[in-house]
Amino acid sequence: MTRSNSKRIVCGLFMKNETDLEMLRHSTAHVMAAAVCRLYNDVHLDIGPSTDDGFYYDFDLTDRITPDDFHKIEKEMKAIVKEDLPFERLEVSRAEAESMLVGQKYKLERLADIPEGDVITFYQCGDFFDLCRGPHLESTGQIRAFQLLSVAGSYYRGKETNPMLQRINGTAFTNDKQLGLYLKQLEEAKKRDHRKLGTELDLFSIHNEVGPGLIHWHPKGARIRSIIEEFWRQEHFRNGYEILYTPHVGKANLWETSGHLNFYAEGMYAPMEIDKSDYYVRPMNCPFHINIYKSGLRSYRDLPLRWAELGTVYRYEKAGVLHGLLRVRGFTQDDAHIFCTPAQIENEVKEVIRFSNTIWKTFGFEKITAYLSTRPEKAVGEQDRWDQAIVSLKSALEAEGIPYEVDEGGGAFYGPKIDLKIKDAIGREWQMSTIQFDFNLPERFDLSYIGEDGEKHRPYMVHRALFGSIERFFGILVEHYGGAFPAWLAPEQVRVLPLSEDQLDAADDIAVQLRKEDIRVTVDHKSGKIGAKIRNAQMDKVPYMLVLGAKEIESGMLAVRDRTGAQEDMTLIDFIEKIKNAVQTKA
RNA sequence: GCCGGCGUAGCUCAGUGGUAGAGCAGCUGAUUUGUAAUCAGCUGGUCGGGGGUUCGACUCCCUCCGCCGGCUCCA
Repeated sequence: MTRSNSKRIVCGLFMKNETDLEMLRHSTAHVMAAAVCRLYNDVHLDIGPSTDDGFYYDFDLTDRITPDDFHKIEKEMKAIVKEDLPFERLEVSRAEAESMLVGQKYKLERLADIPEGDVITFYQCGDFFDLCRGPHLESTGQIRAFQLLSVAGSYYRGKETNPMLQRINGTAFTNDKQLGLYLKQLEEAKKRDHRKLGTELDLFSIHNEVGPGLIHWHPKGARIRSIIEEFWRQEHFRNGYEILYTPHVGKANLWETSGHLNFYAEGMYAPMEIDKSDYYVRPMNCPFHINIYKSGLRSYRDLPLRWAELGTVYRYEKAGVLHGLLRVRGFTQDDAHIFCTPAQIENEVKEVIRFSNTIWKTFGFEKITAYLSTRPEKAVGEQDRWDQAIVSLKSALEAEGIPYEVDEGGGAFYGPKIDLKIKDAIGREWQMSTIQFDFNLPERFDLSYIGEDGEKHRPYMVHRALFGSIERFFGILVEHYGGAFPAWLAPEQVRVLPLSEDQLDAADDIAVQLRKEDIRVTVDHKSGKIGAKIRNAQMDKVPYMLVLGAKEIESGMLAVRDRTGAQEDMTLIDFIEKIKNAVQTKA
């Protein structure tokens, strides 16, 4: 099973008139390129399209552009905007185009890509012209609000073997207000960055001494994880799954049979020799589950088998791609394998989608969409199995009312799949769950079950993961909640804040009573003003604070403050009830 | 892996070819406080590792490691 890997996408919240905005951004990219050409020598242009959030332009030039140069470039861009240069469309012959692009090697290659017979157009503003399909604004004066954001290397045509160009990313909007909103959203995303919050809230860490991409879960992070896992386990039992535990290493032979050593070796770590056999740390769990399947004769009456495991796997990821919890080298998949008959397949797929849908709603992810990937050119498995699988995937999505796009031919060679994408609290989309058919492994491992006819049959096998990777899911969850975990997940649900030393004993006493009710509570024993204690609890994002002074002790009422700042007096009994309710409803 | 940037105390950051600084956190003491920062003192660093240049390197150079932004990759 492959791992979902989509990086965050800041969604186009501000795309009112999509095409207009695209044109504006594309035109702004041209203006940026024009500015760069004015400011630097020997600029080789590649392309400068609009993107979901802005635009970029790729250049090759001897000078290294750094963010310090942005001000200078933006200033020149503003000058070009002020000059109000018209964007003029020029239709030219191929020969003319070639002569216009002398010395521009990337552009010449791009020109060569344009099919014979197609119209070749240039867009010119001032003395800057660019091979471009357009369309563009009427003139540079129509550009209002833009900002350069970053500069980074980028392979020409995205190919590793090609030269590396410099890509300047920027964004543009129709007015300053929308630009401001967008920049604010970027800031908000930065504030929620799970790497930052992970340190601030003491959730996890990564250590040079251990190695990059290897996660250490601190008590608070581990507490949250254990709650998530417990929830996950409970839900799986409820939904007809059984849980497995399997080894973290296996012999070379196993990975040869599975095909991993053939197709996936670069993602696997070097073997270790034990008693003259090579053992590999596992990059996937499937072969182990398959061996359990094969440990006995299976009847059609035993199927479907739904086997899940929180299986920790290790995969080699290139150093440059590691990213906090989102891209790591050791992670735990919430993996499951479903073995079933052809008659059962449709219902099984439907159940997986329904199941994952309810799980997502629990975490407050309401918007779910899907990608359906179908048979690629090179594929294993009989055509009618592919057809049946795809039909079952489609009808499951339709039954659950999940909107989906079809990626024709985008499936893995071993089977079609569905990837589910969710939208987080600030509108970013993440690819999470994956449901993949596998026509390969049952063949390779010669899986069978005995049918009603007494004959051996090949079972269907489906891999599925809901969270994908617990680490990655946790990272996304931190950003989704901005670190303010709801009460059922919060590692510290209540903090008692004694007003003075006089209330320490009473505070400890309340904590004892809450702990008896399985409420996660601490007492702030420090001396200091109540304002400071509240501030600390707020910064730790504790859901409930109990301010305890003489008044409360006398009246027997608790002064409950939640982290939104709302205050309410209630009895201990009522407070316990309140928290238990919040935990139970997972509010 | 590639391009660029960066690496100074637990955290956020200042600093400079001449023996390392601040705020927060931590510790100690004072304070005993009513809804987002009480005061004071103290502790804390092989300035990412290694090598070089130099009378002298945190500072300049080389190299390795790691992080950040991208690209690429993710059967």
